Amino acid sequence: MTVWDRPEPPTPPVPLDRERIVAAAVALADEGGLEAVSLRKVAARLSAGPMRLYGYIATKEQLLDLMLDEVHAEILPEEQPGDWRAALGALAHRTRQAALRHLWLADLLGGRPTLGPNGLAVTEARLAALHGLADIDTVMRAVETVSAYCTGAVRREVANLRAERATGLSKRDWQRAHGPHVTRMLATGRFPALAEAVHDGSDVDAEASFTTGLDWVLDAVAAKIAPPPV
Amino acid sequence: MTVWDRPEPPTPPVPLDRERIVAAAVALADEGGLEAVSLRKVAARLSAGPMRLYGYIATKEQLLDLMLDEVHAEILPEEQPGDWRAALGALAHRTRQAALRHLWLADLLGGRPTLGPNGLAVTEARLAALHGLADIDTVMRAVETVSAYCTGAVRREVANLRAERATGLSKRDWQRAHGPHVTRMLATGRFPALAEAVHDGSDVDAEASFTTGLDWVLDAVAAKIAPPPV
DNA sequence: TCAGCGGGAAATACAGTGTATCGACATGAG
DNA sequence: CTCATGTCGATACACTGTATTTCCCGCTGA
Repeated sequence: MTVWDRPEPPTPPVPLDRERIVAAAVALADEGGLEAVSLRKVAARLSAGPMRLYGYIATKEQLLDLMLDEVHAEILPEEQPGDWRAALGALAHRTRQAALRHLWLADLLGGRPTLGPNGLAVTEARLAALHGLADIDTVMRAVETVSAYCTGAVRREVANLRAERATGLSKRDWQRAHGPHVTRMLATGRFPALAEAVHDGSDVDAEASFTTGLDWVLDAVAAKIAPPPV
Repeated sequence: MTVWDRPEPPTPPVPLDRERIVAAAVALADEGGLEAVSLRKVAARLSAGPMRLYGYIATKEQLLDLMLDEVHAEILPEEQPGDWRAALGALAHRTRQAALRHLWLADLLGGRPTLGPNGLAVTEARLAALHGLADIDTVMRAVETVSAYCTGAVRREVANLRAERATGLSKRDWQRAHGPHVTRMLATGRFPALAEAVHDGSDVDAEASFTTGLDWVLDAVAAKIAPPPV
């Protein structure tokens, strides 16, 4: 048998590690959303068989955990401002920006405890921002409140953004797209306040809305950690 | 052929409507979480074939929309208190309670626009609570902020609750279950504030925590709709 | 140098999913 | 009685997460 007849030896399997797996999964999710992440596709992107992944993760849930922790690395600012308010605000804004880069983050935010190294680091940063400004319990309550707002606001924004994109139209046209239904509902007169809001409310952009609400919540925190001198 | 040989005529299909379908889906989700909801199982519970459902819904997503709207009916109080603060607080608390009755609600909250009749009614109630107390845009911002907090807080609470249940243990034992990991992480010294919080923080029950944060957010709203006389 | 073997990767298998398509049957019209 | 219609169930398909089996490559011992 000549060399030409001899088949190429099978390519040895590419080495794998958690990092590469998570990167592939994140890329997939960035392109097609969380539902585009399947173990088969992740493995395929790494030129591996599906079952190979089970050497690194025990279940798909764990892969999601790793993905969530991965993007938490993007949330941590390189250096933390000394001002607690700026620090908490920056963390919230960076969370929002991370979610706009990785829309699927909105699906995971708040959905599972963030116990990975980056998740813990973000929590640490939040707590550290307020450290010493009030007793521990107040600080914890404050961090939880700001985080909860952040989670909820980001989720709503992404949900609306997806709804707009699903109709493939601009924001103005959106209410016309869902108009047949919403308009009819509003016309029933059962939702007067809502009708007024839709009719008379000015549409502020999402970032401004997020910032406004965030400021309010931070105001509330400020009032608690430094009660006004009576 | 005798009567005895003749088979019973096939039972005519039970009549179906959206209401029954949604009820079956909700029951399934209550028992086994959202992942237990499959079109086949929903249909089976109604003694129908899976494809039968497609006469009433176009896609599984729509079924989830209907389920979400269904539980929003439980959130609406029978009568709304006149006090805006009590009204918004009641809506938030009822949302939380609904989520504790239907844990899967936490998975859907904030994840999609709530355009069904009950969802709109809840939004209407929120807006109505503040109607006239400030300009429309401020009212909208306030409602969005409170809702965002509510969504985030409920999601976090349910996520923690599930994590506890997954280990099958009480809250105290939980940190011992995840201890091997978390404890090791805290021991690295990279998370001093977090370590202090875990060590010195008193564990308040979830409802109190929710209420505290909610009160802070409502305080913030109060400050905006009735600015302190200068 | 060869036999056996151990381990890791791949292939196969399985139960289940959402949904498209097809076939049959019951019912109403002519 | 016959035929059309439209609704429902069965079937089909591509895909999922994961368990199990198979296979092959490189190593070790003789």
